[in-house]
Amino acid sequence: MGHASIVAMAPQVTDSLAFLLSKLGQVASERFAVHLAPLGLRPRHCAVLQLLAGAPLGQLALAKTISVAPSVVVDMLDELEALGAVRRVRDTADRRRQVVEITDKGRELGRSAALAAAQVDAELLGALEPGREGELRKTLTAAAGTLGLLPPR
Amino acid sequence: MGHASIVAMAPQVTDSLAFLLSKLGQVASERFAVHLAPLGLRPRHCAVLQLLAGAPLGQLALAKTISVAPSVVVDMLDELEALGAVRRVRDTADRRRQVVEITDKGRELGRSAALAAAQVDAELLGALEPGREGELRKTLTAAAGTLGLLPPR
DNA sequence: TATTGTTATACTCTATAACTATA
DNA sequence: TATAGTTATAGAGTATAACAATA
Repeated sequence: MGHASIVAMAPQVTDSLAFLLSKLGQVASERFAVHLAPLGLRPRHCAVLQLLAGAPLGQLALAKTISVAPSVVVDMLDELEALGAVRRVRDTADRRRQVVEITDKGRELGRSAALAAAQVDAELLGALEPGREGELRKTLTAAAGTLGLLPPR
Repeated sequence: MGHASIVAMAPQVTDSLAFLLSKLGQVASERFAVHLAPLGLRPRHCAVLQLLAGAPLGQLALAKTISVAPSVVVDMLDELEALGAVRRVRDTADRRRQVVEITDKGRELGRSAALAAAQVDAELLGALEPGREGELRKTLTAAAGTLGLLPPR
């Protein structure tokens, strides 16, 4: 007889965390998008609103912080500006820069988005034992943090 | 003082399970894709291989079971057939149907894919307390099952 | 007329590269 | 010449709808 394996390996692909996270992640985004649509928001806008709620930021700094291409930031800001959620302010000292500020409307949208996210959480885990949710959140937060997926607090 | 909330709500979008699952799911797929590439496989092929390992299936039944469009099934099967992983056999009783069978090569690829998935799991959770993994797998499996994301065992 | 599988097309999301205006 | 932001283009992935063969 050989050594017992130290880690529990998934015998099938569908038992792996990689597969489960992929599938659940896809469903989570889709449902989140549905709940955000009435607000005029898309999932990718949320990290921007949350980040700007902390402090104004230039577009390139923003792009780097949330790990998306600068061209995507332009697009997202066009949309958020159309909603009145953010303002682009030309930097008088360096006229190439646009400093992006959140508005009161933007803060309100951020709070509504958090409520929408909570509703999705309930949908995803409604059938689960209630006690598990906090623990799951903790574990996933730790994993996401380690992988550098979370904006700085 | 009001009632205490029964569920723990995430105060910020990035604390929500919806957000965490979306992000982790995206990373999981990307890394899984990287590990599968040398095998000529993509993540979406895996559920097909696993399903066919159980029993042969017509294409439409296959599409319905894994919840993808029939046109996507055509594409996936073209790729899997090119790898020698599956065979399309014309049904002699109903010549419209193609019955899809897995080959020995396909079974072998399925096993390799499971190993690749295990490697990704280790990457995603390497920094976590080891004990958490089994529990996380259990919780995610339950959630995925409830949402109908898992092929029948 | 309905069903199986296929093809053609379009849509979403993102990334890459070329461009402008400032520095 | 380098940088901030923008625009144009292309890629991956999926879904929708029109189509051919068979029932």
